[in-house]
Amino acid sequence: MLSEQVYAQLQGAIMRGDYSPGEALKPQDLAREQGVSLAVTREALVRLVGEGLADRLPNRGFAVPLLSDHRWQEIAEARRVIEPAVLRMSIERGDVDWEARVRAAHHRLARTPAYVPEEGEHYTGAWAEAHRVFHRTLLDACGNRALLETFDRLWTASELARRWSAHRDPDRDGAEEHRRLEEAALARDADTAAAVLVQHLTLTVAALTDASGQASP
Amino acid sequence: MLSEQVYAQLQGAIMRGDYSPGEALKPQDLAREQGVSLAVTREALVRLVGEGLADRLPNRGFAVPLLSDHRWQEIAEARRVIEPAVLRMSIERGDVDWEARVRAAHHRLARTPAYVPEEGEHYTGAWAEAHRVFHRTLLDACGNRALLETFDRLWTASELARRWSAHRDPDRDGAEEHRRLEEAALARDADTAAAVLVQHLTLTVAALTDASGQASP
DNA sequence: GTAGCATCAATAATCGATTATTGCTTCGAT
DNA sequence: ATCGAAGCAATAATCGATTATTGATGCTAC
Repeated sequence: MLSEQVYAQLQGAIMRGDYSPGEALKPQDLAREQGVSLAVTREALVRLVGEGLADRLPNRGFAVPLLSDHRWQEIAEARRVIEPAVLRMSIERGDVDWEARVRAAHHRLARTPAYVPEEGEHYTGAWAEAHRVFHRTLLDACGNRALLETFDRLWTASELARRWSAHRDPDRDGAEEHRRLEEAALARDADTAAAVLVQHLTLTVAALTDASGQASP
Repeated sequence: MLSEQVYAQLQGAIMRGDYSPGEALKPQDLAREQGVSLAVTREALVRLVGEGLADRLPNRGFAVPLLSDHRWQEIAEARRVIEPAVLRMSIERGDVDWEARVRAAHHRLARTPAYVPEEGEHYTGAWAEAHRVFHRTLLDACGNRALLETFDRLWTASELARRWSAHRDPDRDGAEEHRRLEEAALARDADTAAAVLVQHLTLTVAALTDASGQASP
């Protein structure tokens, strides 16, 4: 399906920061660039709006969302509310296969360089993906599709907001927090794991919104 | 915008149960019925898929979702995980205006008949809406759009699943639980409110999935 | 009688063109 | 010079028609 390809391409471009926040996404231009018809780009854009990756201004077309600092903090708070609870369920229910996948995901994350000189000031695409997979894997033994879909949605919004947050903090990748998270999860220590996760989320949002922008290990 | 109207119409029809689960949603038929072009119905259907109110079968078109009993229980579990936490925040942060809106929403819910003979075996549209507004109002003082959007999404999925659940239980409308919920919320008793909410959600899913189908006050 | 292939009708996906709306620009009046 | 209204260019929204896929039907070969 053509619209699927266009959707994937656009999603990647927006998440990668190829467009600035607020920038118009003109169906005609996109159609010409990708060599497809208006209907196809239109469908992709409508889907993007549904996922929160584009805004729709009635009769004024589509645009990359403008994320306020406030919105970013709301998303972070939502994650602090939901993810620890899901993590507890996951730790409760996970089997050996899950443990193995957590180890694998953490290993990949720890060994993937977060920043490389030539890719600008942001972390690499490979690290972003490894980061997502690690957090997703931690939760996915909860076995509840509705909760995991909620996680996916919040993660996407979170990454988009983070991409454009005022204060980028290249020194912070939370490696130590990830290590403690893996450790607590595999030890089935739900209290510690939940606490570390809350701290991780709190520090991340703090590093990206505070004027001080404190670095962390 | 035309697609908006078509979307609203379709959403209503699906939630109302005008189509059976699994039934195909043919763009051509819908376009003819509503007197619009294919592009318009197509856009509405794509949006519906995004909201989980329609399934998309690649190259086989759109259809009303088939909800398994398992899926329904997952959604209910997700609500039990998320909503009590949001309710606590709402109780913590709500002001007098919120208290007034909770009272108003509960009053409307309590005074709206849940069932009328002529509207078939299901509760009325007016009651369903009053029910949604009451639960939504309880939570909305949390002030977090991301969390409220999550609630909206889960509520929609929940109502759709409930509509087609195997065991409908016309005697159960949870009036007493709603009363206790209102009482605890206004008394700012977060622990009690959260406990009542969990019980309310648990009883609802139990009444609709158990073969026994026990009625409750 | 059955298995497998070819044909066909239904419809999903896509396209190019048309209509309607918006914000900007320009022109005129005060 | 500035404010306001009319015209204009850009583009969003919509449409009708075309192409591609699918699942079903019926035919043929064994």
